Amino acid sequence: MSTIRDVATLSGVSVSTVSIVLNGQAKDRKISQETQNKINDAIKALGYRPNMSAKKLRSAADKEYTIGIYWASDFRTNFLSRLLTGMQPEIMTYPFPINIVICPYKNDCLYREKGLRSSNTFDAAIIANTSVADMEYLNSHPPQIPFVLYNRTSEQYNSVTIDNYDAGRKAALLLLDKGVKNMGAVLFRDTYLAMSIRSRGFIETCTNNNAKISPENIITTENSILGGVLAAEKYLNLKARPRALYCDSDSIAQGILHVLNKNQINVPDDLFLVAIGMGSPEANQYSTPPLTVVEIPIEKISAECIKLIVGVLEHQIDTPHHVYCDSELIPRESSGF
Amino acid sequence: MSTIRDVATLSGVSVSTVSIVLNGQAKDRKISQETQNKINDAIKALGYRPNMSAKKLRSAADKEYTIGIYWASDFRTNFLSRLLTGMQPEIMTYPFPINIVICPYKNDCLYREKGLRSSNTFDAAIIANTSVADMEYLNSHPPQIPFVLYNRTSEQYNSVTIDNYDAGRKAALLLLDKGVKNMGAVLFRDTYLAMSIRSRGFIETCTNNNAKISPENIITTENSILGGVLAAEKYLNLKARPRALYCDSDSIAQGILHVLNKNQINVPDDLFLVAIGMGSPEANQYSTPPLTVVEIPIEKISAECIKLIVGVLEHQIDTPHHVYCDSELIPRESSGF
DNA sequence: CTGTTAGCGCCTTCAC
DNA sequence: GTGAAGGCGCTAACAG
Repeated sequence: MSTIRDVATLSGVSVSTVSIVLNGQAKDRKISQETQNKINDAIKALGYRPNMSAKKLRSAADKEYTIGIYWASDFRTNFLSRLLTGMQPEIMTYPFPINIVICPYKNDCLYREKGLRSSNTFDAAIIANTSVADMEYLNSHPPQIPFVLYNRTSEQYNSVTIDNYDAGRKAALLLLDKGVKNMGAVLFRDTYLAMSIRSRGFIETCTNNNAKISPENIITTENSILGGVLAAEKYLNLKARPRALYCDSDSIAQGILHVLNKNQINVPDDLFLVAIGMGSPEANQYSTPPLTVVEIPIEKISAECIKLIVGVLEHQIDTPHHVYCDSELIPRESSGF
Repeated sequence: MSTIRDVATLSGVSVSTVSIVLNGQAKDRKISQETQNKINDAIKALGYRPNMSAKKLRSAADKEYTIGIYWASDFRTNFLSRLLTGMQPEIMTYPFPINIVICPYKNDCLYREKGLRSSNTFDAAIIANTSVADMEYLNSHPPQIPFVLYNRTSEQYNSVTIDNYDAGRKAALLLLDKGVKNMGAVLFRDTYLAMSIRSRGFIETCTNNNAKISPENIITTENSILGGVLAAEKYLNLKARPRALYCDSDSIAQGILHVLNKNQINVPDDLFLVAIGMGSPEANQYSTPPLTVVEIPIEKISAECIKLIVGVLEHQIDTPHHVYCDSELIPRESSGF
């Protein structure tokens, strides 16, 4: 990278003159047009770009934090909007700027992210959607910067989570209350820790309460609407269809609804549907029929992540903290509400 | 903000010793535990945080760009995920890091954004969802950094757009082809430039082709599913319901579908529905019934924005450039396909 | 009108 | 084990 000095040399003027032109003060300081042209030519010739770090340093920048959000992009839900929406109000409560940099990473490939291995990139990080492999990586290679885990539990690191087991249980209890004895479940094919705990919460609660989930009624699929569509087709082919279906995500449930509607299978009369809510609450509220969900408070978790990580940066927190948020059961028509 | 020097002074050691401890080299350099404790105490006492700019500067950081994405958050669609998803592959094609910082702003309040007024924050910006007021602001107060407008047209600034008039026209032509003579439209209450052009494309194409849109069949509402729900209720109350409805967004259309399904009004038999697609393509594909959309290529536009702005930063582009992307009509069941 | 100079906060030799 | 010095790229006095 060329510097302002290179530009000055090439155009035959001093650095300060270049700086003046660069900052649009040419008029004020009455720099001749000719000089300006020379400078601009040199800038183009060299492909010069001002160094942001130098500018910031020089300008004795007020305090600011830059936080990287590590977000596994092939995690097929667009909950990112919710995540950012949740952070925003919290960020606004601080008197200094907090920059949020989105760092999409491939699942299982968190180890490729240089930003976590260097202290020159971000002040801190929030890491979302870690897979088992990613967690193992974090445990064996502690990042160089403070960070918070988003909805993952860890003894040694800061984390903000919901009680995932309880979320699954809530779904189960609702169906048990309805007297359902014969359950099915549509689970994520790729298991992340938090989610497998969720499924476990559902399944164990069912079996502990004398409701049956036979193995052929457990369908695995991708976390997407299409995944739900494919799962629904499997459901239709079951010899004995269960009375109720638990879905690991609302996307999956939406896909299932589509297929059932097309096949004139009535929800909730023929089938109860309950899902974990992590996508658009509005979409769940206004689907056909409206979908019963155990809602994960994405926005709340995000806000708590910001709060926690700022606490760490400000030295108010030094040992690992663990914050818990509550999931909320929202009964709607799909479960006969 | 305190500096490393303050820490050194308070703990009674030299700056370099502090630096060593700070960078985890205490063991290697055999710094006594006592010294380390003193330093750590001082760090906490002062609330010291290393200055990222100084670190970057010192480390002669490789080239990197930081681009601010100005995104009007009360624009109620979660197309932000699509935007970022679209940028990612393009970003990966460059040999240097491109940091994307999300800057949510309130509609009409772009003028509050300091990042655009200073050259110390971002190397460049991508500005999305500008309102008329925001555009006026940009015209009267040119930002201090290079930027690209996302789906807004401007003579003097870089922009990436679709032909919005054409998008509206495509929707109209589809319905005209079906022989519809009696149209309705559900438009955004708050008009953004691009969208009013879109609506105009629809309306003018209809009237030019002898299809009637009487004023009472034009409903305005919020850009959200709820907005669609409310609009649908107005639709149901119309004396003479039009045969087809054009919606400014797919969110609105989804809300309408919900109400129609509940009221046993059959789409497409009783009503054709066509919308501008900017939300989740999957949700539109698998709604009940699947929704016909004129799809805005969000991902493509985003990628082109990155390409364009990097071109500017690299001095390959100096005069304002305007890139056009094509919208695509995707016929589905809601229009009788 | 333009050039010289002195740091901004940090890290890395190199001495002691 | 620790300290002193230099410089990363840039800007804002202050001189001319």
